[in-house]
Amino acid sequence: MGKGLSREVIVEAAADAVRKNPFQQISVNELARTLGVKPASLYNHIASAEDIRTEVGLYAAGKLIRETGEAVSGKMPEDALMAFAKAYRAYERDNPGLYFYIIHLHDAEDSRLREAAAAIIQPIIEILSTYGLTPPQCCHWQRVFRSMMHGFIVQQRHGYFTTQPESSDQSYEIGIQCVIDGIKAAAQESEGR
Amino acid sequence: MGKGLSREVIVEAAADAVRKNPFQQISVNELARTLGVKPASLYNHIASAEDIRTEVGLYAAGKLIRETGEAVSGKMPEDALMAFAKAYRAYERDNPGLYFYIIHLHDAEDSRLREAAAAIIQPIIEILSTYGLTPPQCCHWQRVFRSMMHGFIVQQRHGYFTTQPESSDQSYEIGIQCVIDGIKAAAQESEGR
DNA sequence: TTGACAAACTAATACCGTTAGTTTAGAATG
DNA sequence: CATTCTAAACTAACGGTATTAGTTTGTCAA
Repeated sequence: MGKGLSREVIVEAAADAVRKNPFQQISVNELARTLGVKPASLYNHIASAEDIRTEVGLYAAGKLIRETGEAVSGKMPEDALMAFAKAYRAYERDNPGLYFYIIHLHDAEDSRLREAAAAIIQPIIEILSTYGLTPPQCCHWQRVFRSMMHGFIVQQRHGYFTTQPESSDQSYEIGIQCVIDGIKAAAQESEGR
Repeated sequence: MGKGLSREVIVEAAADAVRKNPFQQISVNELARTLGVKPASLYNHIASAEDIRTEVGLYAAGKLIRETGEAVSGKMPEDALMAFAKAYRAYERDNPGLYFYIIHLHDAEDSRLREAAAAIIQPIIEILSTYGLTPPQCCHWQRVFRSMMHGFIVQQRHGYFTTQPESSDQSYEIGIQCVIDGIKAAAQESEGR
């Protein structure tokens, strides 16, 4: 037999499903239906539903790492942080399903997922170190920076910002700029010591 | 018949289940098992599984509103923001399951849930207005403030901060203080105009 | 005592993920 | 060319999920 099923084809179909239906779990049964095959057949190629989800997560993370990396490459440190933040949010806007997959990466055991999650924030850490922050400060501010980005995105996606007319783009810029200013202040302080 | 089942008893059991098993969905079957009753019996008192979840969400939101409200009552504006942020995070620490229920409130249609979600952030808006911020600024900074709180909490809960040894309490305080400083700067600017 | 109602029940449907065991088709080997 | 081996599909089943329809049962009031 063989209807052209393979691990790659399945993962691709799963990523498509996430794109089309951003906020619901990937279903093995539905995936099989899409591929014109019985659910059990998928298990010749994949270990479990979780296995597919891991693979989709890795794909999504790779895409995010690439896009944010491109956004900061060649930029001066002061522009790079804002550029990263905007690329990060743009990714979520264009791929909401994939973004929220990434966020749950840490729930999984898979070490590749943990590595991917770490790689996402790597450019931020590098930029922060050029500011002359000490390593512990770097750690704190990297946490603060990503908290602002992610917190904003999640709440907007859950509809918390829709009741007011104010531009969410502007709110985001204010928030990110606030963190950048905080970083600058911390850097000056540790320098003038 | 009647084994003492009621809407209240069911919701209470559901809230208990969320407390014991913070990150998994409430199951009607398991709920029935806990209550020593058949799953179908629950439908004499509740409309659907979603109905239970809504009720648990309302309970959780009420608790959060109470606890953060108490934390800020009687505080000076400059202390109140930090106190709110700490109470907010403490709530998540003590009730992780309930907290993440609240966050998904906006996904639901129920207007009571939307009202509850709005009430959570109400104290922040009131404090911000005492800073002399204009209404649009109030809106922006309220978004920024809650983004920092929620973003931080989510990421810590997903394990993103465990790889480094730095204290997450300290990171949180840096992040919140950064936003407070931003608010103060914005207030001064709009005042000195 | 009887009748009505509320609250439990059973039984069924239609999903979900997953496993074991079976068939089949095509490639490889004698 | 015939046989064998293997990969990839299948069927059938189990236990989980939510939900509905229809039925029984216990209690309280008329």
